[in-house]
Amino acid sequence: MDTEAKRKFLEYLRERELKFTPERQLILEEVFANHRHFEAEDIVMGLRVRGRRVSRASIYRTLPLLVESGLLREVHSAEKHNHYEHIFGHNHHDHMICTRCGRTFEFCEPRIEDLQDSICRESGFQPAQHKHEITGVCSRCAKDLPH
Amino acid sequence: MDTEAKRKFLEYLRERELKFTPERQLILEEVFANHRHFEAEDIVMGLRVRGRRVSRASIYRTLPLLVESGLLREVHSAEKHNHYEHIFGHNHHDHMICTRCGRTFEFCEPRIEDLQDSICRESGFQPAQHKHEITGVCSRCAKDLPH
DNA sequence: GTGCTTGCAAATGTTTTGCATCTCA
DNA sequence: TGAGATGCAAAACATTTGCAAGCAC
Repeated sequence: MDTEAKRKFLEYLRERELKFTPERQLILEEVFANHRHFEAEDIVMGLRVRGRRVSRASIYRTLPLLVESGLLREVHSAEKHNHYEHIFGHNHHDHMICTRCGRTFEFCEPRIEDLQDSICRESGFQPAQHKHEITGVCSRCAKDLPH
Repeated sequence: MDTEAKRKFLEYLRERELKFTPERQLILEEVFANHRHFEAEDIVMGLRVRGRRVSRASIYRTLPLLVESGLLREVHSAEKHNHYEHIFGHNHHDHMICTRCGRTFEFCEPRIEDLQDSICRESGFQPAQHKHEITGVCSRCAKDLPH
């Protein structure tokens, strides 16, 4: 588990006078246990595999705290339910989502990030996170065209 | 109602051998009746105000068609349910969302769009739509800091 | 006339909430 | 010891679906 993540979470909790419970520890571990996108249910199942159990309610109550503390971000809004990815351990990137096969591709373009920053600066907006998703057809699916 | 929108929708339906029903006409009108973001429920209520009624099921079945035909796009994924905005009548733009007051601000940066296009071109991804949202604190709310 | 659409009501699936109990700080 | 956290079960909520009847083409 990412120690920096834990430190950051503890600090966040302390600031708000919230508590660091065993359940929150487990959720934190699980969230950082791999580097893929996940949803609430994945945490439930991941813990179950490890022989641990935290109620869904607690998971649903904790994930927003992890977002607020800057450890998670929400991604994949095309889906009807929330998806997350953690922020440590891989570089910032954004997503291209293929509407045919559903696969997600990452991209990273510092010049876009720079432009974003200047837009925010100009308007006095203080950015915390961003989500940039391009939907379309990936190269593999495009080759099967038509259909 | 935007006549170009209707033309485009008719063409989309014809291509797929789908039908243009009175219900779809009503939904189309309602979608273009104003220029704000909306969700499925807003269509139900908007129609009700005009003394019209289309079942929720039909609305939920029609909105994806309008997205597919390029008349709507999904926005505001921070919410748990889908939000849309129509594409005619105002220029393309993206959004900054204030996490304190909840207000949405539009921004428009052609250079970002250009970079997006080149990223897609390089990877052979054919973009259809995109969503670019920056969350943070707007200038007004920032002035109230700390709290 | 055929196949797509509709409305309804029931089902689904995710997320939230009230409450009694428990526990971290 | 007290504010906050937990688990449970029920509720809330948006969205989807099966089906019989209706309608566009």
